[in-house]
Amino acid sequence: MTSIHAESVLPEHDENQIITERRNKLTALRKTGIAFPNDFERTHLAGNLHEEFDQYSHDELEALQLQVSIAGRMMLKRVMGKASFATLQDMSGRIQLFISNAELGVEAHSAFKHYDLGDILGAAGVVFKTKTGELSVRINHLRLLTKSLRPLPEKFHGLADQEQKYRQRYLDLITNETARNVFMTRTKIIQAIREFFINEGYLEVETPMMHSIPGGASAKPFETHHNALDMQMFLRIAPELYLKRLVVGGFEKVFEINRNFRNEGLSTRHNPEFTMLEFYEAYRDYKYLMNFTEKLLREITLKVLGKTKISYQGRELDLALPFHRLTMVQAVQKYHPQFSTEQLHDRDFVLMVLQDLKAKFNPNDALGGLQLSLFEELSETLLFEPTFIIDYPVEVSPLARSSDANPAITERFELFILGRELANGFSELNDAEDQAARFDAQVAAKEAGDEEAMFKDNDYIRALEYGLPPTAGEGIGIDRLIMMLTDSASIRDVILFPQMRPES
RNA sequence: GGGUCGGUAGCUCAGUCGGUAGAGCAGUGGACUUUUAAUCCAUUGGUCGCGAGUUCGAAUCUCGCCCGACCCA
Repeated sequence: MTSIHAESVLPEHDENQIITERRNKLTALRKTGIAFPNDFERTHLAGNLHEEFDQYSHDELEALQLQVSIAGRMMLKRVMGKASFATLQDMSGRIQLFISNAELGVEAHSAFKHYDLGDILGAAGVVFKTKTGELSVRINHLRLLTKSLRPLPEKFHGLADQEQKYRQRYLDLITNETARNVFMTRTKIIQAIREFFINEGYLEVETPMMHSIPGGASAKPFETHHNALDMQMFLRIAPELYLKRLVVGGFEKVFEINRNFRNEGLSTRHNPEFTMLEFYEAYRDYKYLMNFTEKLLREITLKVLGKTKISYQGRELDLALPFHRLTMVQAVQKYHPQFSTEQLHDRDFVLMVLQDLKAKFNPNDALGGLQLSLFEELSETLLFEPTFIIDYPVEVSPLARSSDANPAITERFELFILGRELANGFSELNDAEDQAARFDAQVAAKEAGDEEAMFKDNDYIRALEYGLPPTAGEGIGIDRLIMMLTDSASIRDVILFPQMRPES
């Protein structure tokens, strides 16, 4: 399986009568002139026209006699002999065209009757209102700009087949307004995040996507190869170590919004490439980050949705309310009050409970690791309201600063919303010697069989040796945030082209 | 990896007990000058996901495979 997958088995073999018919129309077009003209100039978008003129009366519009030109894909067509209606769709919405022998002429109107749904048209005419009050354009010039050879999905139901929606997203976007809205909201969310950080005085940066040593997270990387250098490379699993190098370099507040790649399975919450926001700020700690994260999520939600109350899969949530903060042990007790604090700090007891639950865990873990397994088993998916979980054990947090009060735990939190991890932040470990020792422990774990354990990155250690100021850093999963704000059940509904098996 | 459900015309979907393929939309021809998923008349269009098997006969039953959705690990 080293050959590149042959993507295009399609055309020619699935020709049908409709496509043949349309090809014949295109052939005729080629004979009469330029079949794909590109000199049409539009003056208005459909949305502009509605915004400006929906409130005008029929008579006011007749007095204006406003000539406009519009372009878009023909989505609906109603021919009634000497006059026709059509609906054009552009990026901003839809506008109705009125086409008649009287205004456009018999010849052009006859040609229009042979245009197909899906064709791209350029049209010009006068804005008016029909007797039922719909804003329309009475067309006096009409051109076919691009012939569409393939029939669109059914005009009323749209595209229903999930697989086809993902594989042929353009069809989903043409026919489903909800899909268009989700992706327009996605763009707005990312823009709002960018503005937020810029307003906070952060510098947006880009760090490598191709790493010679994958780092910054516990995950299996994708491997690739650089020919000229003849070296193995990895698609990044996180930008973390590069962003902290920048803090060493004096960029004290940096953020990056970009793709990470993790060589894992696919699910409604996992895509192998996903978008991550990471940000670092010097002279801050993880407590500051928790407050900052609340502010960030609140402002973004308000800006994009115009409110802080959201509804997700039938459940309500108000991001204006303070987020909960629980230690891992408290989070277990929240849903299982039968366990005492003493019991949950007894390694043998926790081990026994995990065994009884048949949970996934590593029996060699110290207390902290076992508590984490118990939390994941019993509470994680129940944390619907925003909840910061703190007191992560040091052995699963190799890049986080240890707590001064208890060296077994770190100054780290994860934020859970809708029963899912949304963010992960901590006071950064800036003790180069401690970091080197933590890397060595990771390498030992890798040698013992942990495929997700980290590599030792000596250049990163060297950077820390020059001095990383006390810094706090965090990563937020952007796709999951977008799922939350667009009420999407699957990550595939918020990624334009989600990873799919090749079509056979 | 396991379980459940699904794949039938370009699209949305029916298809009973195994009896030889249906509707709407789209297309084509016709009627129609303010329609709104326009309407009316006529009409074209099928590798029933793929491959075996059972059977006189398979969209339908059995087995295997492919693709997808959801749940679980």
